[in-house]
Amino acid sequence: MTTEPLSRARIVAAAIDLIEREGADAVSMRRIAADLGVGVMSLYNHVPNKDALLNGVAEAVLSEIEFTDDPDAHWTDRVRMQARAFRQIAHDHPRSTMLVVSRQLHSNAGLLPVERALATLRSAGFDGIDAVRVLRLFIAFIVGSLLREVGVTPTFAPVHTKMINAEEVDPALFPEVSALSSLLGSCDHEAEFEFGVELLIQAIAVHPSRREGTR
Amino acid sequence: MTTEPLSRARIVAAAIDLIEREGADAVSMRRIAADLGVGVMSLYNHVPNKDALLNGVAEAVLSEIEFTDDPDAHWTDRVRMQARAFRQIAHDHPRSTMLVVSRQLHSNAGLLPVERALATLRSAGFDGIDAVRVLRLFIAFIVGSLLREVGVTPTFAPVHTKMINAEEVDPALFPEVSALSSLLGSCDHEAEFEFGVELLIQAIAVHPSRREGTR
DNA sequence: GGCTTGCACGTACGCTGTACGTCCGTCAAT
DNA sequence: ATTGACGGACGTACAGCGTACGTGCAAGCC
Repeated sequence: MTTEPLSRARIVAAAIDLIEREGADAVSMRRIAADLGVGVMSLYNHVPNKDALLNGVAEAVLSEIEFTDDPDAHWTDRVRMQARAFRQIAHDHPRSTMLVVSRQLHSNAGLLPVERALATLRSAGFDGIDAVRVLRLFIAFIVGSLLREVGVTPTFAPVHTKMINAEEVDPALFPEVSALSSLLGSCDHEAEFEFGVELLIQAIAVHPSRREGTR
Repeated sequence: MTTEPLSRARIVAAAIDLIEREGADAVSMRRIAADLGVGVMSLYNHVPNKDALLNGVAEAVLSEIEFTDDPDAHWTDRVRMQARAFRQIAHDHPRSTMLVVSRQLHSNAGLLPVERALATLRSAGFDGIDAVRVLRLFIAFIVGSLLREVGVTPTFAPVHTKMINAEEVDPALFPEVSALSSLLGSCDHEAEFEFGVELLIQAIAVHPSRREGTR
């Protein structure tokens, strides 16, 4: 049995595995080394430090986004698809996604999605300033959504425990919360996300800064 | 000099101070104890563990939100005000805000903003389901915005270092990013936030699920 | 007085990230 | 064939972490 030599890619892969299995808190250099059957300090031959390793994880996850962008499709469909593609990584790597959204990358790994999005928005009739504006709006919404979606349930199980316990809410103090506690307690993330995306698309479609008549 | 007795409130306050001064990474039980001039383990008489302490920090920050909600105002103004009030905590406690948004609370401390928001949306003509939907949309946007706003620059300095280095971007690979690099490199968070809020308000104002004619 | 209770504290254990030195296999130059 | 350089794997060591546990002291109650 020839043991494959250690490499940055293998280390990052082991880190992602560990994060998905036991959560980001379980990540330690010692633990990753143990999982790889390797000495702790050997990792430092391929990764400068833990922070860089986590950046590597974020890059790897981000670069897995699959864009099947069809330049001939209507721009609303392209936006929809890109938003969904972004959200898809939350399903493939739920716990690693927290790393991606809570850590901004200084590398170019996250640039491809930005490029695609800007091109789409430009083709939709926005000038540079507004394309960036709208992109940031979408990113804020998507990141916020993923944070709720992944943060609420580390296990990412389809059925969620309630975050609001109906019995503990005083109806006199919080009448609305109390009345809607069953709705607040459960959340169909998929539907919630689609609702937001459609509303945003609708909103920017009629936005005055967009030039009409473009694909 | 009579030293004021230790208390959960003093510990939480010291933690917030420390977070704002040196960042969340600097927080340790030992460090907080040292700042309070107290033994490490004395903290555990008032706080069960570090996680609960951080929850306390999040609660304290969240409960500082000032709502000057005028029930007679137009619902669009009320929504605007509440969104801004939420964002205001990011200016008062920038680094602690990261804790608030990246940690969901199981306590009732965060319930008052939810109650206010739901009441406003109900008065705007949304039924329960849609009020929750719209609230979640707003929360996602606000949380995502704050994450960018605070996460990008831990120091929260008014002027930001560029996240995208124009020279490092290959114009052939990323034409849009390259062309818009100056716009992408700087961000007027205030304007960006207002743009998003106005667009969202506009979008939900014309949403078909809203009953018209309400205040 | 005696007794309970609560709080401040010191010690100790098993973790963490990582700086540093060592050892060994490979390969180029002599 | 010998030597030397070099890169990678590794062990040790250190400072710092959260916190379980035991101890001692002061106040309140009988």
